[in-house]
Amino acid sequence: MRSSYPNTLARTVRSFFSEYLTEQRGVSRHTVLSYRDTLILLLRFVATSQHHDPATLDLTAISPEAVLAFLNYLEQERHNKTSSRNVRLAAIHAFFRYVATHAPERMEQAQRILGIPFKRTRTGTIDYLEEDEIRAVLECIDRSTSHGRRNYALLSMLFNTGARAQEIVDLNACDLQLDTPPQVTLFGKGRKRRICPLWPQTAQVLKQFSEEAQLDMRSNTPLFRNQRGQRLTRFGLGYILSKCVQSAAVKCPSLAKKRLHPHSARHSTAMLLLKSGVALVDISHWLGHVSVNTTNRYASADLEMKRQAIARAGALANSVTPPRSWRCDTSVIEWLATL
DNA sequence: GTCCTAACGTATGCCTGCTT
DNA sequence: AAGCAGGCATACGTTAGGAC
Repeated sequence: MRSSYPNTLARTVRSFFSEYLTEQRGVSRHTVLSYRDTLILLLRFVATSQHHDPATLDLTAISPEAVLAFLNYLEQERHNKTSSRNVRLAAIHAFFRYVATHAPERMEQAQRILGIPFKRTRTGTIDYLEEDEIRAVLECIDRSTSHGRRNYALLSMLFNTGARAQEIVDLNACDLQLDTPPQVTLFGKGRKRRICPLWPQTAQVLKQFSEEAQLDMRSNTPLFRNQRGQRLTRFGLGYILSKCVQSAAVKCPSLAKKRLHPHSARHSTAMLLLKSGVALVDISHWLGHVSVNTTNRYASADLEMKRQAIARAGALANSVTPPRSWRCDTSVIEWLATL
């Protein structure tokens, strides 16, 4: 009497997401979305490769061999990097740890999947802006419009704090303290809170900006809004930065060669502080790193940059879009997509 | 033109447990 | 005890398509 009615897989997937991850583990939404994407990809792959009706797919179909084939498919056919493969595997492990405790009859299967190892990865280079390049980006912003003044305040904040994109757009008016000492409270990765000092010049810019925007500095109204009056998103921030860099490149040609995104600002601030002789421990606090070891990576970045520049000479990047012919839908997959 | 959502891909950085 | 690396959670980047 071990009927898997009504479909052990569907039931397990649902309880994994709606009860276990959110209620019991309390993981972040990013994690839920990442796991969801992985499960959707995995289930579609298994259903297609086994010529099975996705709707009646059972847990037994997700064998260790099927998981290995999936990982292989990611690398070979979708041309995923090792880090992506490992992210997918981490999600599959998390799911089968849950399976092991909630469906003991599947213990052996789960254990074998949990035994599939991660692949080694290599860490790349750290790209950043020089001080004069930062200045060029800021100075090219047309501050005669309120739109431009918002962008100026936004990017000044970004380069001053070296904050993550999400931290910047999450900022509320009340997180800002513009009296001496000027500082800003940031809520970072892993739901941690830290206070970051503001340069007097940045504080002045923000003061003008908040007065013009008529912000109530005690309220938790968004500090930076888009043109529709909603809170800016990280995509919006990326868009604004790339626009500004693009126009700054006219006067500062070295910018044209760099691929810049909001996280580059983080690296730039770290390097600026480092070159100004600020101690690593203090930069750690500034950036919101728990461990100085993390920050220490920047210390070797300068040297590494030069080394990589030489190595890059003949490198060719080719991106191939993989076929998506195996797409198909099932009720579990549909449900996952609603998360 | 300005930005958002969705989907997919990839990098970052904390924690834990092992090694030295 | 300290240092380190692996495992994992959680962030960021890119692109297509679309709303305003």
